[in-house]
Amino acid sequence: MSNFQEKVWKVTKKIPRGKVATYTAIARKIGHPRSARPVGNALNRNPYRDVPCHRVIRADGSVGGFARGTKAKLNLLKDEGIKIVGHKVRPKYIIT
DNA sequence: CTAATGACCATTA
DNA sequence: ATAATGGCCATTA
Repeated sequence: MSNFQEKVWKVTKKIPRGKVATYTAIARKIGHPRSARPVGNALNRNPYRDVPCHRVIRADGSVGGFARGTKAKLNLLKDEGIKIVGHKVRPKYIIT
């Protein structure tokens, strides 16, 4: 796997249950501040079970995509007690 | 090497 | 509110 991908997965693994981060924030953390899109691409191809890729959302708070479907992503977030209002995750759950 | 593809983003219509 | 558009950039073909 590429170094970029490994960095994305490593950082994503640290997002605690009940919290979320944005694609842009991940990009910033790994030193590629304009690579939000490639971050999404990397998460789409994530092979590890212990990286919670469902906890990564868009910059505007909307849920964003998921390899197994948006519906599944919503259910996983709901199971962690994350509240969504008007298709947007509440800012209180988002870590910068 | 070039061209196309996106789990994105900001702006505009 | 949605839709289109242009930009972005790692990865893949």
